[in-house]
Parts: sequence; C-alpha cells; structure tokens
Amino acid sequence: MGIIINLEKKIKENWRKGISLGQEKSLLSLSNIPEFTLEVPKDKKNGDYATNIAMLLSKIEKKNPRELAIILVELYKEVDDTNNIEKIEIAGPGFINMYLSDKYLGEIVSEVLIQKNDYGHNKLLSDEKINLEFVSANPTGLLHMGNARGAAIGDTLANVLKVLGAEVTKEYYINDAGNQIENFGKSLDVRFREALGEKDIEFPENGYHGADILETVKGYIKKNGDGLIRVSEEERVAELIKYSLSEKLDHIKTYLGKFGLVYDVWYRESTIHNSGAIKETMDTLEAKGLLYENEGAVWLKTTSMGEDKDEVMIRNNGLPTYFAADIAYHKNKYDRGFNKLINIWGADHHGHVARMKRAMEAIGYSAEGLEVILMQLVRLYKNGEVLRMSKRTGTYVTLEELLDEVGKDAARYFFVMRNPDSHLDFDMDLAKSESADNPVYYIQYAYARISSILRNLDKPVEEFLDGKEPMYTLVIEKDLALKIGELEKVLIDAGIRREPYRIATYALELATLFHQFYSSCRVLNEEEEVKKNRLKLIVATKYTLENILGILGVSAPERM
RNA sequence: GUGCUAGUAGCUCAGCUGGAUAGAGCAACGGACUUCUAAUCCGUAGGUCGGGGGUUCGAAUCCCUUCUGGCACACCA
Repeated sequence: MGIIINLEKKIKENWRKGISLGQEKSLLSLSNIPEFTLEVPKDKKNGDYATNIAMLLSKIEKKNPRELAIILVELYKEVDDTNNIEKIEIAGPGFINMYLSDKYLGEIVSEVLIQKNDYGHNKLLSDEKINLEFVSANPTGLLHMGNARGAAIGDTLANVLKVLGAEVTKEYYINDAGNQIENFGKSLDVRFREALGEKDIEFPENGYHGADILETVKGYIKKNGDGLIRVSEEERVAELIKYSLSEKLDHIKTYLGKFGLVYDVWYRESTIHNSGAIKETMDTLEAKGLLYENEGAVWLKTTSMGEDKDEVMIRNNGLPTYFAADIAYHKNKYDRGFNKLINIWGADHHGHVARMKRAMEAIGYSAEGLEVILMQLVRLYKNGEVLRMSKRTGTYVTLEELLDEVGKDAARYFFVMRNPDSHLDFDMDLAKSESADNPVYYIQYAYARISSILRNLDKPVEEFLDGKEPMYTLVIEKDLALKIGELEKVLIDAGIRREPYRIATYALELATLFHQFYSSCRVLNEEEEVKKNRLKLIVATKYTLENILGILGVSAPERM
C-alpha cells in the first residue's frame, strides 16, 4: 500500500536525517527541527515536490535561506538512499525543488497493475467502528433534492471510509413518532373522509398539503375498502398512519435503491420511545442533577454547559421532545459499540449540533466521537425562479423525478461534486437540456475510450503486461502516471476530512490528463516497447477510474 | 439582537490548514477528425480574492474590524 504516501514519508524523513547529520557535523546549530512542509508546487516548472525548510531554518540559523539551502541539499544527497529523486534545485526565496525520477513513475504504474482493484485500499482506519446516519427524511412525504444530496454525500463517504479500512454502518433514522406524526395522521384522516365524499372538513393547521397523501388514501380505499369510515376516529387515524408510513418507507427504500444506496440499518424513533431508553437517559441526567421542573415541563440545564438557554426534555403534556429522544438515540448508538457517530444534517439543524455534543458529555459519553456534517440546502430553480421546497406545502421535486430526468450517475456526481458547505443551485431546466455537459460523462468517456483501445488489441491485454518496469519520457505520460499515484492520498484526505467532493475533483483531473494523453499519444500501432509501456499506463488508469467511480457510485461504461 | 456559515473570472466552483506569476468547468472567440470513440483536444480573452487594517521573509489562506447574502435561535422535528 501507499506508493506516494510512503515516498513522501521517506522524503521528509530524509530531510530530517540530513539535518541531524548537519548537526553532527556542526554545520547547523539548531536543536529542534521545525515542522516543515512538503508540497506539490502548482507550477510543474518548480518540480514535483518542494519544501520550505530552508526558509524556516533561516530564522533559527540566522543565515540567508538560499545559502542555507545549498548546505541542506548537500546533506540530503548524502543521506538519500532511494534514487527516486533525480534532481534538486534551489529557487525563489529559498524553496528547494525536487524532481522525481522517470524510473519512479514507472514503479507507480507497475504497482497499480499488481494491486488492480485493491489499489487505493488500506488499513488506516481499521480501529474505527463508524455509524453513519444520513438522509433520515421524515416518512411523511417523498424524498426531495436536499435528501438526494445527503444520500449521495453519505453513501460516497461511507464507501471511502470502508476503503480506508473502517467498519461502517449506514443508518436511516425513521421519525415515526411525535407531534408531526399526529399531524400527519390528522391530514390523512381529512383526505380519507374527503375521498369518500365528505365536504368542508377543516384541514389541520400544520397539516401536510402534499398531493401524494391523497393518492395514498385512495390507494388504501381501493385495497381495503371504506370500512374505516365507520370506526372511531382514533382507530382510523392509527390505521391510516400505519398503512401510510409503510407505503412511504417502501417507496423511499425503492428510490434510494435506484440511487445506488442500500442501508444497513433502518432504526425507528418509536423504538426509542417504547423501549424505555428515554426514561433511562432522563434518569441519568436526573442523577447528575441536570434536570429541573418548571411550568409543568422538565428542563435540561444546558445553560450550565455553556449554551444560551435551557431546553425542554419532557413537555407539560408528559411527552418527550425530539431533543430528548435524540439524546437517547445517540446514546443507543454508542451502546451498540460504535466509536464514531457521523451524522449528515441539513444546515438548518446547526443549532442542534453543539447542544447534542454537550448532552453526550452530560450523560458521560464522548462529544468528540459525534461528528456532524452540515449540508447547505439545495436551492431549486425552474423556469428561472427559485422554488421553495417544503413538504408541508407540497412543492418539491422528488428523487423519483430527478432520476427520471438526469439519471443516477449524473445526479450522484452532481451532488457530491461540491463542498457541502456551499449552497447548491440546481437548475432543473439546465439539468434536463444540457445533461450531456455534466462532468460525469467526461469521466465516463475516458473509461470508455480506454475500453475501446483494449477491445482493438489483437491479443489479450495480459500478454502486454509483463513484469518489466515501464519507462515514460513524454510529459503527458509522466503527469498521468503521477496523477494515478495520487489516488491514495486523495482518498485519505477525503476520508479523514469527511470531504467526499475531493474524490469527484480527483476523478475529473484524472480524466482530463487521460484525454490529453489520448489526443497526443497513440497506443496501438506503436513500436512494441512504446505500445507495452502505454498499455500499462492506460490499464493502470482504468483500474484507478474503476476504483473511484465505484466509490462515487457511478457506473463505468465500456461503451458510450 | 446573538450565534453558525459563506463572499475568488460573466456563471458554477477549486485553491491541498501561510508559499513562487490565484486555478478549473461552463459561457465567448479562434483552431484540430482518411489513424485506438470529436461526449475529445489545442489556443485567445476574462481577477482590486467583498472593503479596510494587522501579524511576517511571504496572506485568498491566520487575527481584528466592517459590509452583503443564507440559516438557526419553539413545551416542531
């Protein structure tokens, strides 16, 4: 594992060794080696790697950084035993630029050909048992664009974390209890009676206006008849809720499935309510003296934990709040053995984050183990106007419609492409009319082109992939090989920072380099040695693309 | 009002936790298919990194201040 990672570690280590040697030889006077950077310069002219170490040391050594750099480079050359660095230059204010050897780039490609579809995998996070909860949309309606964004980000993140060796459980929290369900039930009841001809029924104030629930009750009547009209309202509402939630959940599962997403656990909020978990949590808080009663409700002293105000746990009607249930739910996750809880929430929940962390501390669980990725909401444009998405008013574009119009691959890529922090403007008209401009096709096209070359070979490709190390001489070949080598670094970055968009960006960069290579280099009909070398390069590219597209949940078509 | 978050090319966004001349993609303009797929490639143009201070060899990046969006501040979830 870790071609580039190991190289970078080695280079940094060698600089430290060199400095130590300088200390021994009394060329340098410092006692501690400062934290220096090893970075990939933006401009290729400045080498494959650059370090700022001479500039950092110049302060300590009280010497001109360029003079110091000369000494450091000599020391480095003395300790370097790898042969991976071909040339070292001193530039600008005192940067030390390093150039990788051609031989090394060939090694990268050979390594990928050995690891194949495991290339990029490692064991970095093998100690982590992660519960990743996302989407968790209320089952009172259909999935909308915001949910779709969460689905794409969450699933991709789960895939990356698994590649890094973590054990990941994808979880969907079903809000099947509480006030909103009551409202939902009342709305269903009204629609049910209306469907059977009753007129002028008052619609509940916070009811659900979506047209879909009308369909639901009609479906119920078709299937089960109108017998419910004759039972008590309570019984009728309960039955309608049960029927409806089950129908909605099936629908949600179906469409998430079509989106390429399969959950490991579907966890019901009602389980938390019915299992005594909330009471247990309240007892813990009570024992710590963090609860008090006021105006008939039970409050949590969140002010003593640094929050602005206290929060209600148990309402004066005796029912627990969402917050109370959520504390119990997160406690439950820890109790199930997870050491990391990652939630993906809409940005409108950000006020909830700090409170939850404090609450975890209060019941004696880790606040640090709870991470929340906040996602800005999706703003939807249609006919040049912003559509306000709301379940209650029933104006939203569903995941179903999205899949029909742009397809799974484009939709998934589009949602993952951007940092969750930024608002996502989704123009439906653009998505429909210009879906071919979507970057995902660009990436897939690179894959299809490679497949096409391999199809045109006269012999099986394996016969060209001997163990001999390839050597690349053209800039574009080297760039492509180096980019392939970056994969593992990108995956680690994306996983550790919980930023899956980095993978989407990388995929695009890799595809760009491939297309450039494709238009300036031929593979078939080249002299035998060149042909072999290039075949190795494109097969390594193919594996890399397959791996990334797999993580993104985007298909890799052989033909387009 | 308080808190969170953002402000970079006409548009949508990167910028790797302080580095060298701030980068892509769309859109605009000009080129490239008798050769492995033109869903591609090459080139041109486009910038006071919201404004103002500060920290230092060096700032889009860190600190302060200010302006402008978005969101949150329920006995809703």
